[in-house]
Amino acid sequence: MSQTVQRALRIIELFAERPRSLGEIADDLGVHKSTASRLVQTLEHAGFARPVDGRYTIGFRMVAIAQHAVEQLDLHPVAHPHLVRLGDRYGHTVHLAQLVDDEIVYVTKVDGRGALRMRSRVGQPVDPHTSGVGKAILAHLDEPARERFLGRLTYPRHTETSITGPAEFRAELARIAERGWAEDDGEFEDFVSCVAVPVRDARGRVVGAVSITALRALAPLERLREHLPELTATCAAISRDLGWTGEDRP
Amino acid sequence: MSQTVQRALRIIELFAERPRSLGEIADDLGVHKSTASRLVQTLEHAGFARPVDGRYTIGFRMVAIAQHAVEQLDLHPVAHPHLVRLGDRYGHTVHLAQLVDDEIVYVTKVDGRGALRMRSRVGQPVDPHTSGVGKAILAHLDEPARERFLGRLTYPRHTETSITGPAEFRAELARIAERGWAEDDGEFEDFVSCVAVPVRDARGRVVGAVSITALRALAPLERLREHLPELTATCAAISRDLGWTGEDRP
DNA sequence: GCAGCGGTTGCAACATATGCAACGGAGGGA
DNA sequence: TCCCTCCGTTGCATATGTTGCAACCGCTGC
Repeated sequence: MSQTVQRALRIIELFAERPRSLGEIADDLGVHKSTASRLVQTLEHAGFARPVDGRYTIGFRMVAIAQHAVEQLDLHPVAHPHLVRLGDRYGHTVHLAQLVDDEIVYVTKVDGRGALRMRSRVGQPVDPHTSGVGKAILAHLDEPARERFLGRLTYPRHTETSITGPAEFRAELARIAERGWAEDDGEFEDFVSCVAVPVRDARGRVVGAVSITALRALAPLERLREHLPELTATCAAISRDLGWTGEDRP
Repeated sequence: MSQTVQRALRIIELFAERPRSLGEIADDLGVHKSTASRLVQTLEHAGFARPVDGRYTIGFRMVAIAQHAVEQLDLHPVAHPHLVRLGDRYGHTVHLAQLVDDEIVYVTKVDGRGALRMRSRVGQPVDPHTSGVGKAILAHLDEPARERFLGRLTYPRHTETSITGPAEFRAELARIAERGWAEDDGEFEDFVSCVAVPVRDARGRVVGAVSITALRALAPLERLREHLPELTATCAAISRDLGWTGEDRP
């Protein structure tokens, strides 16, 4: 592994938080200012960094590439128009999460009409035990894959209603698997709740999930549940576009 | 400038196009397979690369960071809710472009309801002479900054209606400056047109522009023009949120 | 005027990235 | 079954490329 590249990537990580001066960067890396300077120059040259009022921050080349990468994900192009329509219909925030290897990642986010925005972010890994999409996916996953996930979970508590242990979580997953949809009742953020439904690929395997999220004050869980038929229809339409005929053939 | 880092960033550029095998990467860089391997390992370790069916591609850490970077841009958080409402209203695609240094960059994109998506991409630099947002910004920019842009333009022709020379472009900008809004009549892509209006900051300086884009077949320019009052109101609202009182104080 | 911050550059020293060759594993054909 | 190719990884000697140093420029504020 390349030390130089590690340092350069570390600089990008620093930029993610906020713009940085060379001095800060050098301090953080534990290298000389000149070394930091040369690394930043390289990043800047490639469009991965740019100067902004006396500091440096992330360049747009990196943003454009990342955007491109998201659009390459198999679920994204198929699901996107469906999600826009869904978000449009109720004005709530719509998320699409995709199962990628041993991770669940937000792939699309259609913001709701309200002034507030959810803290989620495309590219961000999902915490399975406190998110609707995470639960919807895990509940409908095949046994071994689910166990791999469960083995890695640590159940950090975010709010009053957070699930905090494996037994409780397994019970919840069983419930979800039975009824076909998941919900999040303020388990990650006190003031938001959501409902989520899984998406299947041509082989009937769960590959992702779509959720409708809203402020509890604006639309409590009972209200969100009313959108379940629509949400389920949307997921069915996506699955159909992916080639699913309705039968599992694993 | 660091050769090693340059190579690593080059690898990321390769990933942007499509997933790559180690062999391809090594060939492209002109280095030994083992060297490429170690670079990719470093990228993977930091979440900037990930394996996908026998190849490598961009990792999600990079996507999440890029997303974060966009949200740091000053215009984004202020403008976003307005844009969602605007997109919601007509179901057309809405773009926000921001002036950053000597570049105009797409900062937000709210996709329309149709199945087709525009080729634009957040983080992508705008071609000023063939885009509504580019023209709207340039037309309302102060003299020296505008001249800096004009000096760099090469006027590549994209379609029949593309503007192809400085004289023609200056005339168009003058027209736009007078009436306060710009349009793109299939000048970048044959089948899409748009209208655009500039956004001003607290000092009355142009800092960006918002456009409504649609397929010509779906909504020809005459129809889009009908949305100008709404678009202008949206831009005024954003400018107000940025602290603009209505008077220029340069 | 000077001190403190921002960043850059030339140079010598050596840490580190490099290419090589050998290896293990996964397919595909004969 | 064997052989072949393509995938990627690893240990090692080499020398290339990176590093820290110190000097430097330019700006701001005292």
